[in-house]
Amino acid sequence: MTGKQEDILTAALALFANEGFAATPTSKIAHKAGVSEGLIFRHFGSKQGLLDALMGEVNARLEKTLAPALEENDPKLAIRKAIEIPFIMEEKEYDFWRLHFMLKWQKEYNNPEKTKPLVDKLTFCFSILRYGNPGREAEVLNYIIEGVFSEILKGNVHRTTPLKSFLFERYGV
Amino acid sequence: MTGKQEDILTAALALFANEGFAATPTSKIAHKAGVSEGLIFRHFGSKQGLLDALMGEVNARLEKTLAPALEENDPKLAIRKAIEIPFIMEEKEYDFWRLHFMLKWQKEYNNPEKTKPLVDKLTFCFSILRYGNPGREAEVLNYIIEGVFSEILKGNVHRTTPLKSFLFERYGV
DNA sequence: TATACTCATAAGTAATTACTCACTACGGAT
DNA sequence: ATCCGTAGTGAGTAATTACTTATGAGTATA
Repeated sequence: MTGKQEDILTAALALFANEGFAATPTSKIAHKAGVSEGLIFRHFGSKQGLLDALMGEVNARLEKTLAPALEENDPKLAIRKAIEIPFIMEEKEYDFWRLHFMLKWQKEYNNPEKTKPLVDKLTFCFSILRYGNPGREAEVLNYIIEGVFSEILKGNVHRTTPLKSFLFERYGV
Repeated sequence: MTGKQEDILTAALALFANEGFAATPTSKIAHKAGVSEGLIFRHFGSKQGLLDALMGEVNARLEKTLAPALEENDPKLAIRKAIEIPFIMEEKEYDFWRLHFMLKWQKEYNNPEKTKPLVDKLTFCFSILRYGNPGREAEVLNYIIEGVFSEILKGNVHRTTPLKSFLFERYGV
């Protein structure tokens, strides 16, 4: 991975995540990255190839982000770590997540399997904690987590919102 | 509003909601609507003007959809009607809502004021019902409602999911 | 009948698009 | 020194894009 390859990826991520994939011309990416337009195609083959490279990184980060909750054995702590997810992402990662959520509305990228491990884990936690309907409970908590995530990314709520403590108390974790 | 104007709006809605605004050429809209491309510009001025016309309709539907919950005086019933929102939309409206949610990721269309009346109403309901933190409670329920809404639109869960009853019980409404 | 106005089209046009290609620069292995 | 593969450029190119314009068809009004 050369320096210019990184520059292209960085520029493309910022533009795709904020203007949209189709709305971003490769010429603009090249200009922002400070490279010739041809270099994009030498390294990534096509505009689509560039997006694919970015999505690979997005998926890797998603897995890494879910890992702490998935690997925690204590059910209460696992739920706590799941709730924490939207609050611990760093601002420099925002564009990755924006791309992730934007693309979920494009059917070729909408893949519920990606977050299924988390829902399964939460289901398991809730069942241990004797919740009446662990599956639904997990589904609902997942909606909450994704909602908080989205609103932070859209800039509508701040990362430091007291919402986290509220959710901890609400679930007794 | 002539028949062909309607045809253009219908075709544009279907394409914008499923392929995206920037990814949809006006030529494709015209072909799908069975009209000449020029007619789009005669009636709507520009491609952007066509989107604006659709968004006007989207916002009108949003208001109409929230109305039952906002106008209900009994707090428990109001919460119930809020929860019902994602489950009562008709399938022929899906594209309107897909467009609504997709465009929320484009900053020029992201307007949290749109759903604020619902959050305010829910806050009021929860405070009457003596919830400890009505504001947070309302915010969280709003995330759940939007989450369910989105997943139904993406086709990941079916409108007839038993989730509705679960939420009714969960909130005792 | 003549005028005028709206609806509609087909054939443009200038700009932009994703992508290609011929070429240079350069570092390392032979 | 020569060869070779990779990084990089800049000037293309064919297709597509949003939008325009000249023109006509239909209808209503004077």
